[in-house]
Amino acid sequence: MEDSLRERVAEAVTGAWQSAIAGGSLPPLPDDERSQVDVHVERPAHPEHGDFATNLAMKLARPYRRSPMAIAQTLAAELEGQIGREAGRTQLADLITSVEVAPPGFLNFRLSERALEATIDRILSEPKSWGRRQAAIPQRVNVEFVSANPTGPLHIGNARGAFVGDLLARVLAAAGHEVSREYYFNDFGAQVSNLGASILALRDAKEVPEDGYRGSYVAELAADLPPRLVESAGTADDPAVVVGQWASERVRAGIEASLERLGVHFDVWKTEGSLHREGWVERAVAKLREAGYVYERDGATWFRSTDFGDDKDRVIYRSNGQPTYFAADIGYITEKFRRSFDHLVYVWGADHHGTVARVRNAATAMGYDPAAVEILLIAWVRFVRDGREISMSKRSGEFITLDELLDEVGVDAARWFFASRGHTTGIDFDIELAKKQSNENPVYYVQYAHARIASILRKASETGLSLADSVEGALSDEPEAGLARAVARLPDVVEDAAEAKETQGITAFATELATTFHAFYRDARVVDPDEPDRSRGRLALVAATQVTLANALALLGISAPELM
RNA sequence: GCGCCCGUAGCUCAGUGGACAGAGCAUCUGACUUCGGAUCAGAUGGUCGGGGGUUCGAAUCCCUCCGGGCGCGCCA
Repeated sequence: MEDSLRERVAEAVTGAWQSAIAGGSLPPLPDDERSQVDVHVERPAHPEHGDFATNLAMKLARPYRRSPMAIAQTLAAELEGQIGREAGRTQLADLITSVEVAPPGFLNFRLSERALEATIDRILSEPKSWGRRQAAIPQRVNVEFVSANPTGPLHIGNARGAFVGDLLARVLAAAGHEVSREYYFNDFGAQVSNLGASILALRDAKEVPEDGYRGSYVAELAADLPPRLVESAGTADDPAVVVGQWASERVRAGIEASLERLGVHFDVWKTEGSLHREGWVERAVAKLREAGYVYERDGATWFRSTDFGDDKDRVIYRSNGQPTYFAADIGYITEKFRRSFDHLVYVWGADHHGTVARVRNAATAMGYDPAAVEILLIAWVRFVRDGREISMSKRSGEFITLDELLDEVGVDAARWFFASRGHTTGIDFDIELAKKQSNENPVYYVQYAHARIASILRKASETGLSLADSVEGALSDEPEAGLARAVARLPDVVEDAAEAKETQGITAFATELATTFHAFYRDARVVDPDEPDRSRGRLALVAATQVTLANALALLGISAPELM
């Protein structure tokens, strides 16, 4: 059975519309008009409007040239007829108890007790899969994020992209897609050689080059240089490159460790060099050339990006024969699609928005569906300490590393902070405030609700009370029904998050559920030896609440403690 | 100059076509000698940056102005 009550209501509404047409109470609609009307079911902002609502009648008012209220009445009559006929034995009557028409044309629905009971029982019988969806069309999705070059440790400027990409990957997986997480970096370019040169300069107590790297990590690398490497570098054409490659591998391993500490794991680490070596760039450019979008000018090779609306054409190979970064991007697109991904997601910093058009244009020019290449631009975070902005630059060596941030703020709080904000809005992160307010942070509020339930369950087992096998009959009153209603929303929250590629809905849901639970706790005594039957029912409900909180937190990569 | 993103309560942010605009924090007032007070109940607080338009309906879509951020390389 479908876990999403919302989806089942939507199916019922669609069915009512169709049977109204079949029964002649509404005329058929031409296909083109019909396809413009999608059946949308949502949770009303106000509880007195019921558990679900649809605006379908208002959407149909124009094509039908009838008043929204009249159409709503027709649809409501259709649904109520079904509920009446099926009462006591079938699906619709088990799902909703009433259909109300409300001006200017809403249809409002109330969930049946049976639907809530079935949901709670289902959560307890299969807690792990609660909230996970089966996508209508499961896709293989590649999510590429962070992708910082290994020339220094990750700093707090990389934090948002790391969290957003990871959250997105988790949400897409929960929504039923197959997700691969990918980190892309340059292991051979000028930056790596600059890193090597900086290390060698420090080691020889010389001035670090103009475009070199400073920072204490460079000194540490210099101190750790293995003598044998120095020897072999001495005989190499370019010692800086040899040392740089050694250093960048060290740095990369450190980056991986930092990310693991954040709870961010990658499936694939891809290097720009491999795209060249394996011929992906060459083949992609040939593909573009065949399609007629490549030309030579001033000794360089260009992609005719303007054919797709870009404001200028873009260089693929420079006049010195060297490929640009964009060349690798092109090769990478074909390489990813060759691995049979259906959808590519790029998580980029907002400063890269100038390159979005050319990458999508190149994908289009090579014959790929541009809709399958999705680039998310993550707005900046202003890190602030005591009201003063913290400036960051790897080259100057002034920055706060990700590890330092975690030492101060904690992974759960940091994850919650980024998960609860949309990725397109620039935000302020005041480190001192984050520390000071840690006890007031909503993440602890949610975790506390989870731990409190764990405590109740411990108490119950000490008292010798166990969970009811089924909550049948246990949800007929408040506050039980209200808590069950809140719990039942998780699958819809997951679907909305995956759809919007945003996670704020999940943090908002978790907070609301915690609030509902805390109020329930106040009003309903769960462990009460004098009323064992009622206790057993409430224990089951509370256990389902705990599963829901834990699964929502897991979706965000946040721990769900049994004790705090 | 051109392009993209953003502007919602004192602060940090949700809400991006629906029914009286929300949360957390801050401020103020209250609460159970029973399951965890990291809790609960209530109050204060908003010209949704300004103006115009589209729509039965706009914080949400369009235009314009103001303010802020970021881009506009044969750098990455």
